[in-house]
Amino acid sequence: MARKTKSEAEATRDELLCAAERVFLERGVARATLEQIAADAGVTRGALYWHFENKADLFKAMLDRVQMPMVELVERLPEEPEERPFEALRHLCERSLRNLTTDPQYRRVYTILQHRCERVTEVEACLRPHAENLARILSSVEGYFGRPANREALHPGLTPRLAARTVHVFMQGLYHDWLRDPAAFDLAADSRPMLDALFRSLARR
Amino acid sequence: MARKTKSEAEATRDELLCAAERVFLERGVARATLEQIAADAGVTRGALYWHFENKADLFKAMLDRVQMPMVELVERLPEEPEERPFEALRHLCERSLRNLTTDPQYRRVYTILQHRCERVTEVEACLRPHAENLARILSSVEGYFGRPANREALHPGLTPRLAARTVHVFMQGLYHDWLRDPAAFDLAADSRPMLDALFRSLARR
DNA sequence: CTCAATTTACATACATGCATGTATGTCTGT
DNA sequence: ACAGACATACATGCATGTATGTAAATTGAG
Repeated sequence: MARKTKSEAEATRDELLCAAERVFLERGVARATLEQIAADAGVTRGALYWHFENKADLFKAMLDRVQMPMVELVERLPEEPEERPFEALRHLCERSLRNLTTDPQYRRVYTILQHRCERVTEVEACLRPHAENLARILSSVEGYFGRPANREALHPGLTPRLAARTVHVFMQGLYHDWLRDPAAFDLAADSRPMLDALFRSLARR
Repeated sequence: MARKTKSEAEATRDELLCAAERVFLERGVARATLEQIAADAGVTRGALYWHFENKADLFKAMLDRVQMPMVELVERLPEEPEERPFEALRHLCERSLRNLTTDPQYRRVYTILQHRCERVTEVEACLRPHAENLARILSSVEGYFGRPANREALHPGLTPRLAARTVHVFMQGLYHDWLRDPAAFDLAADSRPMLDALFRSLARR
């Protein structure tokens, strides 16, 4: 086959990454074959090995394409006083969930992360930046709950740490459940009353 | 090697199942080798193929050893009126979490289910009874919230279906987060205020 | 601007290892 | 004597990694 121009090469690289999303989603990361991914992208393994070192490198590149969510949003949780307690954080949660239902690529990748890969040493290495983001998000949300105004609004039984953990547990469970079976419930419609409940439980009455 | 008596054979079968738990946990289900599992159990693949058809059969047998939790507990949620709303359900949640921290086998298997296997067609077949239990639990809890007394106690914004889903989402997130990194927080100590928050959010004030 | 020289972007072919499945051997309780 | 409970040996396929081929795109000198 003839040599491609630079932009065409970049296009096949993108095709390979899209194919990786599809094949990983369908077969799981471990059972997915580089041959299958290449075929799905309409090329051979030669092309794949030209653009990526191996499966782990491809997996990593696939993750790098989606912006790990919230992370930059969380870090600039607005400092202004809020009309209703925890309003800004709640907006972030809603935005994150809407992003999940709206952006099919984000949804594919997150389904792979939640249900199509094994958290084992090698994969864990690829997820390292992801895990660090999560830690930063948690401590950032903890700091948010620790601000005097929010700390005041917190239910007496809760510390900022526990509140942050509760929010994350809830969001994690929601992601997990819905991505496992998107037909089980209507995320767009049901998330509002569930988030109502969540934040109601954090504030002192 | 010499032939074993019946009880000794049953013992090696058990050893193989324990080895499967350990190796699946360490290497992930897909990357785990029948050779590794057999070696970990102190036998050869011959013994493994004597007791099990293949890896899927072994995986299934491993799952069958742990009682899928709650399932029978949930189905006989006591009918008597409760002193505090949702007290019985809350007890079930606490019991389930305590079981998770107490029983190391249960913890291993659930870690494997949450973080060491890919939800792909073949594995999904093994998880079918597990998925059915989950559906039954969900509808059972929904029925619980639908009882007149509980329905009365529910927060106006919630339906029994939403309340049941909220509880499951929370428990799922808690399992997932803690099993991913048991050092991240103290489940035994922190689960109480978090469950407080959860059930506080479900009841009308 | 032109044309060879070189590099790019793959395809093809090959070597290797490894996990599986099965067939066969073997010793021993019953 | 027979069947149970394995160990051992063998055949097979498959996924990976690498080496090689190749045609076009790009580059640089004149």
